[in-house]
This record gives sequence, C-alpha cells and structure tokens, in this order.
Amino acid sequence: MENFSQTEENYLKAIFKLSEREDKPASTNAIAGEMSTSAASVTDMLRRLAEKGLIHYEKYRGVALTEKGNKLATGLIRKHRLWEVFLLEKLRFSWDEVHDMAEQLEHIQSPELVERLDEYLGRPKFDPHGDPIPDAAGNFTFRKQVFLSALNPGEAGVVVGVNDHSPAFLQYLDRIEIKLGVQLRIAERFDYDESVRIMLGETNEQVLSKKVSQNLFIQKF
Amino acid sequence: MENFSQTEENYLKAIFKLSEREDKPASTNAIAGEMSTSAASVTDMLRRLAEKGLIHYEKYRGVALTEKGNKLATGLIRKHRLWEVFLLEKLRFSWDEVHDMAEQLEHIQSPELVERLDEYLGRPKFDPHGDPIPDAAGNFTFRKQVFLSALNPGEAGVVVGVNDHSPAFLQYLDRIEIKLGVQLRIAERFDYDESVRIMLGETNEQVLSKKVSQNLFIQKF
DNA sequence: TACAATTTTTAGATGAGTCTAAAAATATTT
DNA sequence: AAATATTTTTAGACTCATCTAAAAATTGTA
Ligand SMILES: [Mn+2]
Ligand SMILES: [Mn+2]
Ligand SMILES: [Mn+2]
Ligand SMILES: [Mn+2]
Repeated sequence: MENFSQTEENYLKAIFKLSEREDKPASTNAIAGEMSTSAASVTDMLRRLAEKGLIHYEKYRGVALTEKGNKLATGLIRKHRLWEVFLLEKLRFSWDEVHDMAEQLEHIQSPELVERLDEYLGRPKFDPHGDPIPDAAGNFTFRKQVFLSALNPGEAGVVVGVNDHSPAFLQYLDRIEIKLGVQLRIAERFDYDESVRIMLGETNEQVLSKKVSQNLFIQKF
Repeated sequence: MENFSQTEENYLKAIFKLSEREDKPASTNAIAGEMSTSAASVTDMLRRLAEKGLIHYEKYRGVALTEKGNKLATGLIRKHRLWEVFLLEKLRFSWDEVHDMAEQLEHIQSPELVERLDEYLGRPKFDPHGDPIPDAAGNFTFRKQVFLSALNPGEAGVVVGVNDHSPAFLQYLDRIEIKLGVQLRIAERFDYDESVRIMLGETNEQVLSKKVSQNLFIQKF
C-alpha cells in the first residue's frame, strides 16, 4: 500500500474519531478543532485526501472515510494502542505518560513490526486506558460498558476504561487509587450535585464528583 | 533542546558518518551522495544547519559538525542502535532486517524513552552489527579491532563486527554461519586472489573471498 | 421568506525541502 | 600559466502544509 505523510495520517485519525463520536459526516470546523488548525487548511487537506481516495468529500457536506481510509485509520489506532501497552508493560511508564510517545510511534511504517509487537505483548485486546485494540483485520473487541454516572445505588461493577484521557484526570485517579480492574458498588447518589458515594471493597468508601463519574467506564456485574 | 526535522537530523547523521570515515570536512557532493539528493539541495540545507548552529560552514570549504551538532548526531546514533538491539533481542528480527525500522525509530523524540529503553535492554554497549552504542553522555566504547584481511596465517581472533551493513552481506554471513562472537584462525592466505582459508574450531574450515575478509572486523586474541 | 449568523471555501502568501539548469569557484592537466 | 574538468553555488520553479482575509454557501431566526 502507498505511504502517506504523518499529517495525512493525523487527519484520518481525526476524522475517524469524529465519525465514531457521532454517526454522521465530520464537519470542516470539527476537524479543524481536533487538529488545532484553521478551517482553510482543513479544506485544502480534504481536497487532497479525497483525491487519494481516502475520504468521501462533497463541498459543504462534510466528510466520511472510505473503506481505504477506514482501514488506514484503524491501523493507526492499532499501532498507537499497541505501543501504549508496550510503554506501560515493558518500559514501566505510567498511563498518563504513554499517549504522547505513542502519537509519534504510531507513524512508524512496518507491518511486520506491528505484528511482532502484538505477538510480543501477548496480543492484548485493550490498551492502558481500556480502549479496545483492533486486530490485524481491523476488528474491535466490543464490550458492554456504561458511565459510572449511569449506575444506580446498589449496582456494582468493575472499572474498565476512561473517557477523559488527560494526564490531569489520570493522575487524579492514581491519587485516589482508582485504576482499571477496580471493583466498586454505588452506595448512594446525591441529587444536589450529582456526586456519588462508592464502596471499594467492604470498608473503603469514597465520594466521586459528577465530572469524575462521567469519565469512568464501568462493566456491570 | 529545540526540535529538528527528520530531514535535518538525517543530514547531521550523514555529516557525522562522513567526518568519521575521513577526518576532514565533509564535501557537498559527498553529503549529496550519502543523502541521495542533489548538490543544490545540500547547499540549501547547509545554509540552514549553519544558521541553527549545528555545523561550521564556509562556502566551497566543506562542513564539520559543531559541538551542538555532534551531540545531536551522537544521540541519533544512540537511538538507532538501541532500537536495533530491541528489534533483534526482543522482537526476534534478524540482523539484516533491523536497520530500516531503526531509521524511522531513531527520530522519536523523548529522552525519557531512550533512557528506559537502554535500561530495559540492559545498557548494551554494541548493536547487532557490532557497532558501539554511545552512552547518554555521548561516549563510544572503543574496541581494538582489525579487518580480517589484515590478519596473517596463524593469527586468530573473534568476529566482533561488520563493515558492510547490507542485507545481502549479512544474509550471506548467515548462510555460511558466521556471526558475531564466532572464533576463527587464519589457516592460509592465497596471494592469487587474496582469499583466505579460515578454521572455525579444529575441523570446520572455509575459504573467504577478499571482499568478505575486508568487511569483517576481528578482535585478535 | 428575508435577514443575520455561522460555516466553509477561495485567494493569495509563506517556509521547508526538493528539483533542473546555469553560473561561479576550485582543482587538475597540459 | 592557461586550458579543462570538477565541484559548488545561485536562480527559478515545484509540492506540501500552513496562515489570514475575504467571498460564498448554508443554517438559524424573526
Ligand atoms: Mn493514546
Ligand atoms: Mn490509549
Ligand atoms: Mn543501522
Ligand atoms: Mn547497526
């Protein structure tokens, strides 16, 4: 397959992410926001990506990835998440440090390297933030999960992912000792500020703000 | 420290390599050859690198790296060779496959990553081709070595490196079962074509061509 | 439906890195 | 030393990715 520039690859990822969030064509402005660039630059790039058959693009109508573009974007996400696992599992970085390095590593071109890395890591299905790692064919493992904020008192489950990937949030979770795999039960929910009291085990209890509870993914028991 | 483009980094490596080969300023043409580009493009880039304080450059006089340029080039070589070790030791690639991937990986920007990788690999002093890996301060381990072609009959030693890094040569060495660490002794040298007969152990003998003997580094016993 | 607000595209410019062709400087021969 | 060959630089053009400002299209509202 042809090679594309890192910039082109980053646009594909941005479009993928936006299409994933909402199931409709990504707008020029939304892409500009995601890429931290001007709408004019985006329009330029969209023309080029369409030219190369990576996106469906009609002026003023927004864009969607083509089969080819989707394959490429999925491959990038696969590489990004595998490298994150490597950095955490093998090089012992913490989950708030791995993203920036993976942003660079995802652009390394070598199908064989990705395959070997995957094998070396034991073919992980999820990355350090709980996001699914697509397999070589591009298939994501689906997992039934809900926001912690959607749980009712008495319901319990295990923390399986984060919605907010910012180092600030991840470091906060470290501080309050919440990590992937932690089991919890909703003890009480306060209507006043929509915060919740959770039980970790039988004795350890904590109150989480609305904001925190909206950024944690839980798999219910 | 500032960041430089991959292109700029590759020019620095090329200049480093040329200055290493011969201890005099690298010429525009030599750099063009090393970079597979035109002399005109090189002149352009030299102006820019000089502007950034990475090289000493006088028109028509060739170039040498500044302290700053040398530090950067050494850092790139460190990263390149560490990644080669990783690819071979951890991902089980062969020594003829690792270079091209390392050419990409050497541009990943993250001092902390290099440090962790070095530690993870056990702070190796040499890469899969026997080339020394500079430490974090930029110091290369020096090793007394000679070309196999410089050995006389009766002399013995161990294979510690290759001069030719091409996959073709490395694969040929695999085929005749010569790898780093192999011990050998010169049994006979033929003046006719400057080939040599070597003994690997007491019974296994082989004849190596002049070309092969000029591309193997030996550490004498 | 018409006017206003927002979004998107176009136009024109810039810098990095590249090219070819031509001019200038340096090195080699005779 | 002069002529010739080689190397290096300059000049001008191209692509990619970006910008700002202005024009055009779409969407929202009165
Ligand atoms: Mn990430
Ligand atoms: Mn992640
Ligand atoms: Mn190499
Ligand atoms: Mn090497």
